[in-house]
Amino acid sequence: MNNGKPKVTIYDIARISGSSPSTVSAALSKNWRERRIGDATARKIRQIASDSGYTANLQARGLRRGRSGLIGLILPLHENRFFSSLSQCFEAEARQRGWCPVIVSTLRDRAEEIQTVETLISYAVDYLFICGATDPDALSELCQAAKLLHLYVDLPGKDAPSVVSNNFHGAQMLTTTMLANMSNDIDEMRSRLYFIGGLSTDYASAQRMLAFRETLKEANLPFDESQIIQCGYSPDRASRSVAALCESLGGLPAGLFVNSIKAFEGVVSHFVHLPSDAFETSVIGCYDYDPFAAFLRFPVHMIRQNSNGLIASAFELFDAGAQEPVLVQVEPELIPPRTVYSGSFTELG
Amino acid sequence: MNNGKPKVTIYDIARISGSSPSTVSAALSKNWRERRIGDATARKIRQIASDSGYTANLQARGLRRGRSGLIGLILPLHENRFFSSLSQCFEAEARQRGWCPVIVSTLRDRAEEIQTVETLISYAVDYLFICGATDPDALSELCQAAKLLHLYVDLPGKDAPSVVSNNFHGAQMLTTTMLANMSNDIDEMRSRLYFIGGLSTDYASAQRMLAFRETLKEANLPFDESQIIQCGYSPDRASRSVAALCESLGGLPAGLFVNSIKAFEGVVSHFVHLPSDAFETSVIGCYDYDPFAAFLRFPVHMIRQNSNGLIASAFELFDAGAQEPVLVQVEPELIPPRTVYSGSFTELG
DNA sequence: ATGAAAGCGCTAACAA
DNA sequence: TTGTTAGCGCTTTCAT
Repeated sequence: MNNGKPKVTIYDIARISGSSPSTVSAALSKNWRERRIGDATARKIRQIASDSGYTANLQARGLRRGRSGLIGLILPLHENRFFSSLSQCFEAEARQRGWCPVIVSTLRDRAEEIQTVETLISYAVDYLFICGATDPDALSELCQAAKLLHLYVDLPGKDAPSVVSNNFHGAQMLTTTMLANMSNDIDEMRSRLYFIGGLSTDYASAQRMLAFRETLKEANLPFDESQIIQCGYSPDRASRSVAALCESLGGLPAGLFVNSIKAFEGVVSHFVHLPSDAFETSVIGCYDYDPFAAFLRFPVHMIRQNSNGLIASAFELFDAGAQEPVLVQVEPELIPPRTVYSGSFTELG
Repeated sequence: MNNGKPKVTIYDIARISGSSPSTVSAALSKNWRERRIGDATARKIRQIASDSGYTANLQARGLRRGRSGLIGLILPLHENRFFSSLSQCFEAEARQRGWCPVIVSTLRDRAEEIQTVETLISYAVDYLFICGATDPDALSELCQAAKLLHLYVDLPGKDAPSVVSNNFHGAQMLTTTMLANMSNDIDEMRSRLYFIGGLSTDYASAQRMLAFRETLKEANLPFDESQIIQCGYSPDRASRSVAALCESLGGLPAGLFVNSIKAFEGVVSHFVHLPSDAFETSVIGCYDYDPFAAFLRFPVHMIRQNSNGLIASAFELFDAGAQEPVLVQVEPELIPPRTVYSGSFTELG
């Protein structure tokens, strides 16, 4: 098992087996049939390789072949239910295809994104999945210069294939459900549905706001732009914004559509101060899923983004070698209050 | 900016600058002072490099130097608040030191772990952080054979430095707090504190069970092994177990110490069926933190593991070049009910 | 202060 | 069916 000594190479195996390095390389590689290596030789080489604990030096192989076997995924953040779920799916799909997944987060920082792409290019990654970049087009440019094939997930880019959640339809579903469950027995001031969280500069949020507006309009309900409160993604800002809203309305509105899980965290931390019956005339929705959010004091209608589906679709494009900028939409799912949704790996805790 | 053509190499720069490849290499490297490159030459080479968009081929460098610049982290799972938080800290610390972080999950599968380590070795990673492996010693053996320095996080290994949460003390704190808040005004049957979730074959869980037992003993409280319900980590099993417990006791026990967030998910999904006043005589604790769990219908005492601290300590060992099997303990934190804990990256949602 | 040359381990023409 | 050879892009002696 050669302990301690330098790693065994194909030269060692060549010497031991009495054949040449190229024969060893061929015998160990996948296309050894076309290289017409003798059956006996191949077997012998394989035996020695496994006996000696040989593993290929992937840097050398990569250098020689001009490709690395690495496939990259760029994320805004690991510490997030949705993104980490993407990671999990990405890994599984990549491994299944014999690639080595490399997942990196860039903290929604443009400079970090660019530097990360450059690093990955330097390591000769063969393909790149880009998720939620702040400047997709700059990244596409870098990739194109390096002839690095890539695609976008969650946030579309205009120079490469993209797979995104159908945010419009998701928000439409959530808004519709909320309207259907909204109480009419509430005073004028508080009778409307509000949208809180996010920024319209963000593609996904903008889509959702659009759907929110249109759904209200189609239901012939009054709408004013002040019903959309763009307070970003921090729990803190959301908490303060919802407090201010309640203050000005004299209580909770008939409906509150919260645009992200982090904003919802803030909203909920404000709700602590409210009496239980405050929720009886309000319907709460959240565009994101969290198992504990399903079991709060009040019912919450949630949307769960289909991370599995996003990654699966992305890999279909990958497999097909797509390069043209198509836009694939994946449907999210409406999760009724008090529902347990089990992810693919829940049992592994 | 050379678009489309093959990547620019030091040979190109050498040709353009009228110097030799080795001079270019030296001028571009960090130790160019000791190589006594002329100031003017160095400047010129640097200029050309940046003009031409040169970036080093890290596979070639790695092959030549026998190291890759990669630093690995092996996790059981991405899809988990604690682990993804470790990822986030790991990345930050690695980058800050100029390493390229590679994070891989192995789904608590022994074979997957081994294969992953082998792959990383093949890519010549220079250092490996191993978190929650099912068979640490097998991995150490592989690493040692490949002369790959490594350390353990969260779960100790006996052949390398380890940084773990102080599970004993955490469980002690949680148990003590729960006892202090437990009602005496409850019938005999339901008067005890129960521990639910996990398996004693798991290091962390075993430590917590130990602390649970000892704390009860020190408080001179009656204890029976049936108060520890080892139902593993799945929400489903936990849900059924807690249902059975309530059934047999005729209601909720005076205290319920839930051993993990996933088990808690199951427990909470059973609690939905209980009336609100069922919790008035029960104190609930969870060894893990979740922001929404802090705002359920009933108060929850939680322990938050210090992922930042774990990674920071691990990097201290890394920086110090530690190889001996020491055991560093990092203190977790007790989070009182209804408390918002903000992580390092919450605002990035 | 700089250049020539070897070699990291592998693969792929091409030759035999 | 197998071996010889060149070269991927870089770093590192060792000369000069």
